[in-house]
Amino acid sequence: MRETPRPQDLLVWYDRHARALPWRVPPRARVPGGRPDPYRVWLSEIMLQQTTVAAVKPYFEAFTTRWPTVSDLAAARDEDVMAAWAGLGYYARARNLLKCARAVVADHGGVFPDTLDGLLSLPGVGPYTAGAVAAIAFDLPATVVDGNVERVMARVHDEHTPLPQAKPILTEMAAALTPADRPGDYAQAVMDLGATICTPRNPACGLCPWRGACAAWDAGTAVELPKKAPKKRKPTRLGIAYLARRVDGAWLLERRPDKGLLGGMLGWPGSDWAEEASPESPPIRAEWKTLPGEARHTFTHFHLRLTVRTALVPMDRPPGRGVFVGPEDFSPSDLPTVMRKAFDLARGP
DNA sequence: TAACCGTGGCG
DNA sequence: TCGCCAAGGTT
Repeated sequence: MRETPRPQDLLVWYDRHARALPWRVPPRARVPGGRPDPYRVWLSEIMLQQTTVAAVKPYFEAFTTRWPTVSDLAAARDEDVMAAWAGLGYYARARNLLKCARAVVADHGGVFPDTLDGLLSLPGVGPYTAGAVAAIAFDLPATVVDGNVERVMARVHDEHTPLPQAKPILTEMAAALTPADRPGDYAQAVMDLGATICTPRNPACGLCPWRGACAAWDAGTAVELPKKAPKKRKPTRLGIAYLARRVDGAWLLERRPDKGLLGGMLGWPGSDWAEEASPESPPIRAEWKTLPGEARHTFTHFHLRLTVRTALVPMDRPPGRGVFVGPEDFSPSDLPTVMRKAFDLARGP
């Protein structure tokens, strides 16, 4: 008879193998009762939503250096935060980040709430993030279910129900294992296990502290779990981006509306992105030249092939759309990746 | 409920 | 080249 997974075994493993991360206070370096700063925990968890640790690290460093506290962030200008987030993706996270920071200051005296419900009420904080902050920052026995935990639970219990249907089952399994002792370390331990041992491909079962309790190990099914519902194929959309440079070096840019794709981000004026080519709609009268090639980019649910057109315009000509931004106030790093690709194409190799 | 919402790395 | 995948939330 197989043993059941013991949280203690995972904590022993974690005490030795915990990853060193900029937002983490390692278990051995922590004074008794000492906890990491809830602001840093929250910020890291928002950034880590659907995003790799490697991608997050430089953004986390930049944000915490520039805005060391939640009050600093709450006082920031919207456009500065959006520019600092540019390239990280899922820009609703950045808009909600500011809303949340301002709510913490306005409604909670600049201190993060220390209850699950209080955290859940904050913008951009859902069940996972609320549980993670509750556990990691406040050591509350919250159950934390992310992609790692789903994978670990599916394997430990050899659960073949496909996601997302299996989510409630896997959540129940995770809740049944969550210990009253060191819940914050435990939450991070399961996620570290999923990130370093119980990986999607080529899991290192030989190194796993839970191998003796793993039903998928016994059944030889670990690599094929968790099962997932088949994905839909992405359609391809076409569009045109207009890059106008004024003779003084200013670029014609446009702030995108808060809702929808790339909401709140800076971008080039352009056509709609649709499956069929859109009619011509330059933002300013000029001699437009179409660049050879195109900017290709894949979003969550479609591929984009963007034709880039450029023009040089005189000082005295007003644009029909957008605003000219001088070199002092614009860096290509302020742009979401698709817009930066268009810029790179225009600037040349 | 299911669609929407980014990006970069990897095999 | 391409699909998969990563510490999900909102509507």
